[in-house]
Amino acid sequence: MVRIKEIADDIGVSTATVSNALTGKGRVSEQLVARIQARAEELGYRPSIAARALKTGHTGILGLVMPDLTNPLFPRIAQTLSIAAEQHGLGVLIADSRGSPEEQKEAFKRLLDRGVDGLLVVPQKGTTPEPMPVPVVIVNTASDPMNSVSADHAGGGALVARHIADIGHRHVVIVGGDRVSDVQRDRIAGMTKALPSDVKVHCVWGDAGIADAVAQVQAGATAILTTSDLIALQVRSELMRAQISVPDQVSLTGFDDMSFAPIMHPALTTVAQNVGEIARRALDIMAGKIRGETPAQEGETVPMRLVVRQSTSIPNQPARRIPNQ
Amino acid sequence: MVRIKEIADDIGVSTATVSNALTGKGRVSEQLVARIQARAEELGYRPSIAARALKTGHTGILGLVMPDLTNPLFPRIAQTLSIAAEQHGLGVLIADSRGSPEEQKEAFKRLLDRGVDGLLVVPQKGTTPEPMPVPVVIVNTASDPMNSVSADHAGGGALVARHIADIGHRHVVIVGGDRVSDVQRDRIAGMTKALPSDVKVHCVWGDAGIADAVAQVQAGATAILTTSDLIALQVRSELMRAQISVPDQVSLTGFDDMSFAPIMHPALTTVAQNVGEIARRALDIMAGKIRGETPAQEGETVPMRLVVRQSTSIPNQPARRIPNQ
DNA sequence: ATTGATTGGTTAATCGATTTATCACGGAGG
DNA sequence: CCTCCGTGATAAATCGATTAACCAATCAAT
Repeated sequence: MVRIKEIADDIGVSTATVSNALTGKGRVSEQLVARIQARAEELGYRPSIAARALKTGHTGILGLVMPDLTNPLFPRIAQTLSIAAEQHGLGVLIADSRGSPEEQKEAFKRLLDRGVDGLLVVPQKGTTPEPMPVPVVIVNTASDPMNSVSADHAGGGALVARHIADIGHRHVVIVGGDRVSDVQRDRIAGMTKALPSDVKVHCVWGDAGIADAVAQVQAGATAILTTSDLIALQVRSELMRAQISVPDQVSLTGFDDMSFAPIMHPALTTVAQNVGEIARRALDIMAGKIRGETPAQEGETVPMRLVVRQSTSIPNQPARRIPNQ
Repeated sequence: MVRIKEIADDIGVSTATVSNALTGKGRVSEQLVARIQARAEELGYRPSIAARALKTGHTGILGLVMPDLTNPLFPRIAQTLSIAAEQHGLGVLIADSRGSPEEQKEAFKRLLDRGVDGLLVVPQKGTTPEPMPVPVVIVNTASDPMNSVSADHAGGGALVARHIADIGHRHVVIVGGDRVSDVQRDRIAGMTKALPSDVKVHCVWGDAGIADAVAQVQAGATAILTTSDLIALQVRSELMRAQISVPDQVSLTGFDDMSFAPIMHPALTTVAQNVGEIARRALDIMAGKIRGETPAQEGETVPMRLVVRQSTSIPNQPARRIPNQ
């Protein structure tokens, strides 16, 4: 490995000067900077992160803590976060909190031991992370975050609900997966708020809720809104078993635009997160915090996007009103 | 932060002794070790990874390079690898190669710059990684790896093919996604090899292949074997469009047991990878290599597991033979 | 009793970059 | 002519842990 000393001896200056030239910190003449940079390039010099970290106290590494890596959305988040991090010259160390709050604490500790400069956290359902010795950016949680950037889950719920209302549905069922999840509660809140008052709404939860939803359809509901594509797929199965066709007899929507949404049958109408934008903002905030700035705006929210596919259509059953659009 | 010197001064010994006691390297009396450990514990001492890394040249961090983080299997692999790594006291730095071989090289460079002790690589389709200055373990690729641990893709193909043959199918279609993928080729090779010679087999590829497969069914095929759950889901859609029911008219199988496999309708018969075992072995090999051992056996293969669900059944159409089991 | 090995521990160098305090030099101002 | 100042560069300390080399004491063996 080429050390800074090689370059220094080579050009006939001190290591301090080389360091200054390369990091642009001290006072070095223009020409000397150029010569040093050129020589460093030639020799293929790569600074020792360890040495720098030891002296400066900064590793240039962020910790990424996810509630549950088996979350199908994880890859997209991890990918975009790591790409965004890289553009800030930061690395990302992953840690799994295996679904339990204690493990989450362990994960924090491990990351801090490794000297991360900041923590990116997708929090456990229902946990509020305690103060940390490094900057923390909370990603993609729901309302009332201490500091965070997140998809506009409520807005996404509103989008899909409005779509359903606009095409004429007046009796809908909302299926949530888990009452504990803030995200799901936000999505449902967005849906219910966006539905006109003349729409009959039933809200059901969990696996049992899926059966309820099917029953509701048999009782006249014409649309099922779910808080996740996975739930939508399950509902789809139950509907099929009950010989109810989508979208002819009932419209169905998901959430998150997962890999299988476009290829299931019928292709699923859903709401997509702008994961890239979320990651970018998260890293901008993080980079700022690391530099010591207090972010101008926190609790940022990134709009979601409605993706209309074949699983939603105008209700076949007698609707009370003609579709708006 | 507590430094090693605090402990040393506190107890009245040298820093060398403390270091030796804590790492168990030099010669320190039992009682002194105990006292030092106790005091370190009390003070909440955490060694500075940076300092250690600088001196020893080892960071305790592995780089994980995935071909494409959007691969739905990624979360499981990343999770299990990171857990396994942690049990060896290692951290995992992720890098995304964004699907292109050039980006993959960049990813390697970034990770090496950060001083990783080793690289875990799930290689790009069709790329053979070049020699690296650190140990490399190649995970989950197909046959003929230089060094690796992987699922027994061929064996998995054989499992599912045998299942189909055993329950009486004599005319099957195999649908592959991408000819370039070694993994997919392995799976298909395993399938074809395991099918008895009296079974008629057609092999088709890509999106066009899915239409072909449906046509084959109309021409008498009673089973469709795919190399991925995603493909199976797509096939399922096309079959539905063609009013062909699964499993009554045709049996369908996937690969990988993805999140949606159990909840689609009918629940998908597929082949699961033992991701945990793969990760564990990968890390055992890696840890060994880092210690300088040349692994006893490489190119290890981990058996896959057949998961029979509702998408496969005895063929309804006149079969030439009675099912074996 | 003297040599030799073993045990328990210390001193000081070291890893590679950053950074503070310092210095030399040339020009401007009094 | 002397002092002051800004510029460009350097010497040396420093971050915190590891480790090679070394030393003192205890004990066994000849």
